[in-house]
Amino acid sequence: MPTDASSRVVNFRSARTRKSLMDAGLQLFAERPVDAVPIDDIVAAAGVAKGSFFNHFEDKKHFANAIATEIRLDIEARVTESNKDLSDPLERLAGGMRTAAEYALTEKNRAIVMAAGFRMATGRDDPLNAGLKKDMDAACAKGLLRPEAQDAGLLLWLGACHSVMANIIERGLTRPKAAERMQDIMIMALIGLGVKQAKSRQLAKQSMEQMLTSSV
Amino acid sequence: MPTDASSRVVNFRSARTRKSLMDAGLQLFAERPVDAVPIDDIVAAAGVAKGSFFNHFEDKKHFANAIATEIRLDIEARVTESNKDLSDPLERLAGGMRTAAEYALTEKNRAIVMAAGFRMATGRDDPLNAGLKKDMDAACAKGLLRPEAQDAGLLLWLGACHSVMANIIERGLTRPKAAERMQDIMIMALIGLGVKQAKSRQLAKQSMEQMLTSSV
DNA sequence: TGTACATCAGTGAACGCGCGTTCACTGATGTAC
DNA sequence: TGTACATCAGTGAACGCGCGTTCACTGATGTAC
Repeated sequence: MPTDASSRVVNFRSARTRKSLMDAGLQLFAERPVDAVPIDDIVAAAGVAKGSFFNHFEDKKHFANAIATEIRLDIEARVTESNKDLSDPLERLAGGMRTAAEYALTEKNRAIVMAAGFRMATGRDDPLNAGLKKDMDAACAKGLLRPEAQDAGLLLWLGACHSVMANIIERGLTRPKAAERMQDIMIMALIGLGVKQAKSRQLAKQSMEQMLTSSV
Repeated sequence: MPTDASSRVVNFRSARTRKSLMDAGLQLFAERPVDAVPIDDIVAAAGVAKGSFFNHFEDKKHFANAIATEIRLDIEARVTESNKDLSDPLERLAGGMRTAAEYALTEKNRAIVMAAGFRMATGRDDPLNAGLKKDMDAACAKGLLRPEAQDAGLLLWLGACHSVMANIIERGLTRPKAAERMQDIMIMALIGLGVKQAKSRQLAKQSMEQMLTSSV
């Protein structure tokens, strides 16, 4: 039976190897599709033996899955963190888009991998969009949005968030450019949803400024 | 030297084989990713010998490329056709989104393959978006859109079109539901761009009605 | 403290098979004369 | 009209290699006594 000490050491070695593999996969999957990345390349990049790969992951599919899951949890955690003190549904929507833009800017590889593996989940009932849906419904209930947004608002917003991320990644925008781009899209998307012009501009401006100051 | 007659026959046989392969590829690539579809499956579905595949396509990559190109040309042709009598840039934008929705509805396989192979081209200078950009610029020049749309309008619109297609495909919407969904998104996107409410609703309603009547 | 033993992640050579690609042959069609 | 020949898409068995997966072994670390 391993003592605390021994298992801690084992866990440390094990965790380090696993992390090397995940990091390597993240890097390589951002460069080319999963199927175009042989396991040889992954273990070479990770600096571990090929056999270690199978100590940690059942097969390549599970590996890719583990990476995708990690990214998803990462994003969810960031959105939750960024919105933890906000109760106004509109502010929460804005916070979500800002976080997405921030992610595309600072976690480029992760964002690329996410976008590549992304079969856009457009459903109002998709678990991935649960939080977003809640905020959207709350905004509707408060009468902040136009009637069309009840059914289709989520779609417009998702498309807008996706566009912002894709544009930042694809164009390799600098932080100021990215912040400005996000601001413009957010203004249009919010007004499209039915938010008043002044409120839309205020939320978007505020989000942009947050993006700029968080660079320090 | 082949006569007209002989080459016509050869071309017919050849074209039929090629078409069988393309159709099979379209079907299979809609079901699973390109890398998960062995050439054996393609030729089996097409009902031709494996060797024939390489008579027509240099390799699998070129094959996938040929299919993607065909789809792209197909869509471009449909948008061009649908907009050929329209000069108002807003009507042309609406026509584009309607055509995209129609495509997702009636050419599900093609739309799925397109969406899967889609690395969203968000650039204003991407050739794929050339037509769209022209209409967007024209609308801006006429003062029909808000200032933010000058730089970011294309992005919002692309995101909206993409969302509509993804939603129709993913949810398997019926024609009436799809038309309604498109109408809602179009209203919001147009208003977001800065188009007047009444005009936005009129364009969207008109597009929806066109989708409904073209079902006959 | 030292020796024997247990555990388990790490290692990388070897395996084997799925799948892309090749190629010698067939068959259908047309041409020459 | 009939026979020999040319062309070229179609055919499918065979090949071979890239890559996922396995497995017997190693090494590091800890435990027993």
